[in-house]
Amino acid sequence: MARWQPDARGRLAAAAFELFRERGFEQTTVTDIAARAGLDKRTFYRLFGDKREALFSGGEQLEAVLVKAVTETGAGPFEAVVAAFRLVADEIFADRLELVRMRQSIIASSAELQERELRKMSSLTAAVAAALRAKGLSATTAALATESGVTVFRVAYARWVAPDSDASLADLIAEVAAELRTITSAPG
Amino acid sequence: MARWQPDARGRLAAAAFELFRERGFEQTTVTDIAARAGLDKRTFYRLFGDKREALFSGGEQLEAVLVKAVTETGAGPFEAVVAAFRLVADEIFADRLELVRMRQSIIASSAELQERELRKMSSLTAAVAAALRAKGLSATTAALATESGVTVFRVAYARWVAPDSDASLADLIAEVAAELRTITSAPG
DNA sequence: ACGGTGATGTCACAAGGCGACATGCCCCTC
DNA sequence: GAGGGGCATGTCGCCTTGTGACATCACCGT
Repeated sequence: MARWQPDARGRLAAAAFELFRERGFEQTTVTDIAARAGLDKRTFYRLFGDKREALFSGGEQLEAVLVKAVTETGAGPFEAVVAAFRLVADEIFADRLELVRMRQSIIASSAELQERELRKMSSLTAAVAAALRAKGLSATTAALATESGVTVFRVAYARWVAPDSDASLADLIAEVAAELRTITSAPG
Repeated sequence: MARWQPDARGRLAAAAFELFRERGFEQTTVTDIAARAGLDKRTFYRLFGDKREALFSGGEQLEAVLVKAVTETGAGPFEAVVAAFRLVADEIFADRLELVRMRQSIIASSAELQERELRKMSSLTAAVAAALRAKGLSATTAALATESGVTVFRVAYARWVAPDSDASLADLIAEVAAELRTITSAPG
């Protein structure tokens, strides 16, 4: 029953998000999610590889923006990656603090979700590093610049999401990048 | 049958490693592993939280060595973490290249295992950062130094494991650390 | 020999995930 | 406007993961 539901993917993702918040990730079954969206369990699995994937819906977009920004800039590799994340901060995250906090608290509640988030970050990193390599950088340099940039983002993001924070994500990224430079510069 | 098998944990881990290599991780069921070790599926789950955990047996040791090294050194935070990884490289990895390569090729074959490895790294990172904080460093500095150090290790490790490499892991770590400094030092 | 303790085996079961097939909807064509 | 192809969805059944509850058996001290 209820065939042809428009935007099945979006409705499933939304249903999943709601249920994860209401009962927690582990207490929610895929059948529950499908039921709330008015669809079948099997349909869920055709649209998402996984129960966890329902929480990582918009992620592809992020990778696209990052790769584009990194590719088009002329700055040094590390600066390029940091700048790309600042762009992402403004374009994608800036006006979604509350949503991001809810999402993050769901993720924090489940080891499975943490693993998945880590993998998403990892594949993002790989994509950015590939973009840098495509510009002629060595594999090692590309990997280092990318991972360092991601580290900066990760730390800034953690501070941004923290309950008592009020600075903008882009500003935090700049701050953290500056501190990274300080820490790694002194050889003694 | 076959009660009181000595070193059940070790035998299960060994059986798992063999089977993962013979048939691949996904084609191996927990029942298979237990059977090869002469034990029951239920016993496996009492000794390992997970099918994946069987591949990450010795990991606790690594964390202990790292935390101890980081705590005892007097150098700057980033240097401390890098030095700790160099120690680990000599004490734990140096004479196990072939084993590490086999393990890595198993991990590369399964997304689930990659996620688990990422999480192991992440909890390792958290432990090291906590050790730095215990020495009086700010949360941000501790996180940055640790993550940068881990990045250096990660990149060096990837090169060490690569089929055509022959440098020692400790040397690679030093090389990569130097390059990280170069990349992050130039502000323009 | 006796009872206790801890490790193991047995059974049953919920949930994740997937292959195969059935069914209904929509649109295109003649 | 009837027929048919194609696509999204539903149904069914299956294997595997992971866990709770309970039965056993070995070993140990006494």
